[in-house]
Amino acid sequence: MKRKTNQRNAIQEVFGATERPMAIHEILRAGRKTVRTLNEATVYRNIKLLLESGWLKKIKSPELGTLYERAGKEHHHHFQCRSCDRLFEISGCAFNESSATPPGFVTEGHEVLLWGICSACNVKDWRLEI
Amino acid sequence: MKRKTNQRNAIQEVFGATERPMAIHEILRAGRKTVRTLNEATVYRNIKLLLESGWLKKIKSPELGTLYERAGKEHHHHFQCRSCDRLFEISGCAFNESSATPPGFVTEGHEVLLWGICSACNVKDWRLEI
DNA sequence: GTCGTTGCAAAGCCTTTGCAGGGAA
DNA sequence: TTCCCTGCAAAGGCTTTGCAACGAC
Repeated sequence: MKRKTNQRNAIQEVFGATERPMAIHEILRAGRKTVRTLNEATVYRNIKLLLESGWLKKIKSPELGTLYERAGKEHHHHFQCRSCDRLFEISGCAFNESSATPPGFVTEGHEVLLWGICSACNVKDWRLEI
Repeated sequence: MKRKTNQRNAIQEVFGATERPMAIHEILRAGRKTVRTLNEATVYRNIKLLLESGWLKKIKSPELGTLYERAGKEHHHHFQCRSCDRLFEISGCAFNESSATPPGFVTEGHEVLLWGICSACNVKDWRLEI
C-alpha cells in the first residue's frame, strides 16, 4: 500500500505550480524548496510511481531530453523554442488521426511537437533589431 | 577534410538498405556484416558527423530510445507499434501547422508520432482469435 | 609524411538498484 | 510493530572522449 510522504507531496506540488513540462533536475530543485533533503533517487522513484499510476506523462525531446508533465489534461501538444530551450503546452489539436493512419494499421494515439521561436523570444529579437 | 573510410561507407549503406529508423545497436550489427571489426564508438562518431552534415536525422521515442533515419526524405511522420516495438515511416501529412501555432509564436517545423498496432501485428492477433 | 579515423578502454551523463536507517499507519 | 519510503552510494545503460596505432590522400 502507498504511504503519504512529504517527499512525494513536494514533487506533486511542483507539478501543480508549473504548467510547463519539467526535467528531473528542475523537479528536484523546485521540490527542495519544500523538502530540503530531497534526493535525486527519490525523485526518480516517485516519478516512476507517478508514471505507473497514470498521474504523470513522459515526453522525450531530441534536444531537451526527458521531461515530465501531469497526465489527464485535455489532449494537447507541445512547442519547443529553439532560442530559450523551453517546452510549452499548446491547446487544441489540428491533427486528423484517421486520415493519417496507413491501411491495416490501428492508431491508438498520437503526439505532435512543434518547434520554432516562442512569443517571448520573438519580441526580444524584434527589440534587438531596433 | 573528411576522408572516405570503409567504416563510414558501411554505416551509410545500412541506411540505404533499411527504411525503418534504427537504433545504434542495429546499425552496428548490420554494419559489421560489411566491416567485421566495426566498433561501437566509431558508429557513434560517424552518426554524429552524419547528423551534423544533415545526412541523418535523430528521432527520440519515449519507449524505444534514440533512433536514426536518413534526412532529406519527403516530409513524413512515424508510427510506433506497441506490439512489435518497431517504428514505421508513414507518408503524407495531415497536420495544419499554422492553425496549430499559438499567437506570437513562429513555427519552423513539426513532427508527429502515432502509436497503435501495425498491420503485421494486427493480422497476427486476428489469426490467433480463430 | 600528414593528419583524419579507428579500436579500445576509461570516463561522463542519466537512471536504477542495494542496503540500512527512518517514518507512516 | 510493520514494512514502505528515503538517502546515500554503487552499479547499469547509453554516449562521449583520450590515446596510440592505422590508413586515406
